[in-house]
Amino acid sequence: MRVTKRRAETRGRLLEAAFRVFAAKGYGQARIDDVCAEAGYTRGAFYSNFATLDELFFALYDERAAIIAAQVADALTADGSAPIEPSIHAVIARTAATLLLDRDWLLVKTDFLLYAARHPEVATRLAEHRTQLRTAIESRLRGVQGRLALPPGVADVPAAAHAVVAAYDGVTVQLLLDGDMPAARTWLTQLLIALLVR
Amino acid sequence: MRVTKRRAETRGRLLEAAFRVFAAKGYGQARIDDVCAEAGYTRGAFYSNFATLDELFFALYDERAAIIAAQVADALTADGSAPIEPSIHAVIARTAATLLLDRDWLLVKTDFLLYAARHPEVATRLAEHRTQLRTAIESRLRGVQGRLALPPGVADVPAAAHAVVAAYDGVTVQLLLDGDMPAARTWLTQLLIALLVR
DNA sequence: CCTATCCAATACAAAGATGTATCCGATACA
DNA sequence: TGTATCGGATACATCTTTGTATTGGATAGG
Repeated sequence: MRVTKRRAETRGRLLEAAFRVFAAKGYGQARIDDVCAEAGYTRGAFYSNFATLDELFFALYDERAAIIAAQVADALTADGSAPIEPSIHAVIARTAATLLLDRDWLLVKTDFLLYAARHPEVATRLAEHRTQLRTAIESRLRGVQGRLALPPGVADVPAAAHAVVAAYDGVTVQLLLDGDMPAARTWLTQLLIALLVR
Repeated sequence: MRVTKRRAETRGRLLEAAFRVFAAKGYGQARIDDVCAEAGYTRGAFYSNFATLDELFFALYDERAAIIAAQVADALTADGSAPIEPSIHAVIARTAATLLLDRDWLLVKTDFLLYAARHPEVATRLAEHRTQLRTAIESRLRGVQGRLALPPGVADVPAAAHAVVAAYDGVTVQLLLDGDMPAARTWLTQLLIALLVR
């Protein structure tokens, strides 16, 4: 097949547009036409690149999830200005700042969560993404394991990573409701302190 | 107006049916016809009781949220077999068991959360419900305040109640994904222990 | 520069969903 | 029991959304 550059560009623009539309209206209210209009195309472009809106939704989620996972892993493992022994509080603050970036992404991600909750065959994708995230967090936690003093109820590093994700999810809900990103960050920081240092 | 019993019954059945439909398909995919069919009516019954699907959605949420709030408040304040000084662990186990009851409700509630996140004027309802919940938890925590040893990061009882809700929300996400209710309960219990007892 | 192929636009058909106007059976009240 | 009103069913008109078939301009390879 003589496939191409123009194609890749329109596909990319459709994905970007879809992100904005899904964030604004929700997957359930988004129409194919909405995405095309937002991207500056007609439906012809859509049907030339995707079969259904689900297909686009999945593609969008996979793409963004991979990017986010890489960002988080990067931010957590490679410390920019690595002091030999970073303080636990520094690590926690950094984790909180890295996890909570973009409210729009949280909106789309939660929509996807609900989709997965209702379609078990799709849930595996989301589970994989979460595993990636936990793994990145685990390896970061091991880096400060010596200074870590886990509370009762949090047995080991994997459990601690799991707890970090739970706190992240919990704070996400509040952030979705009130939209107060700074508050969410400090609140997540406090929760992580409570969960990781005794 | 000469209003009636039949009316109240069909309205009630429509609400029950809507709960099942919303839980199964999600608000975004639910059609008026779906609800009517599930309830055993035609669209005539619907339009005689509601103007739009949103209206029904809101009514449903308000009704259920009130019920849940009452249940939680009840279970947390009035200890059935009140030993004079309930252990903290007993209180925590009870809290975890009370909060995590019905996965379908979590599905509908999360749909409503997303709706609220995108319609600020609706967000207040959800915020109120959450405040009720926090209040009930706070008063329960004060009951065992003497034995409470809050960790760093959780300053006082209100903060502790806030943390409980965050843990609840965090565990909810995992439960939505894997559907494992017992695991969710024990995990929430462990998180609460970590957050409430030093 | 020419041309074969690709890709998005357009037009059209069909299905899906909504809202309203009307009808008839049910029900409360005398 | 009679009857006025209520409430849900039915039928219809309309709007929305989707999917497909076709067209014509764009683009890469020769």
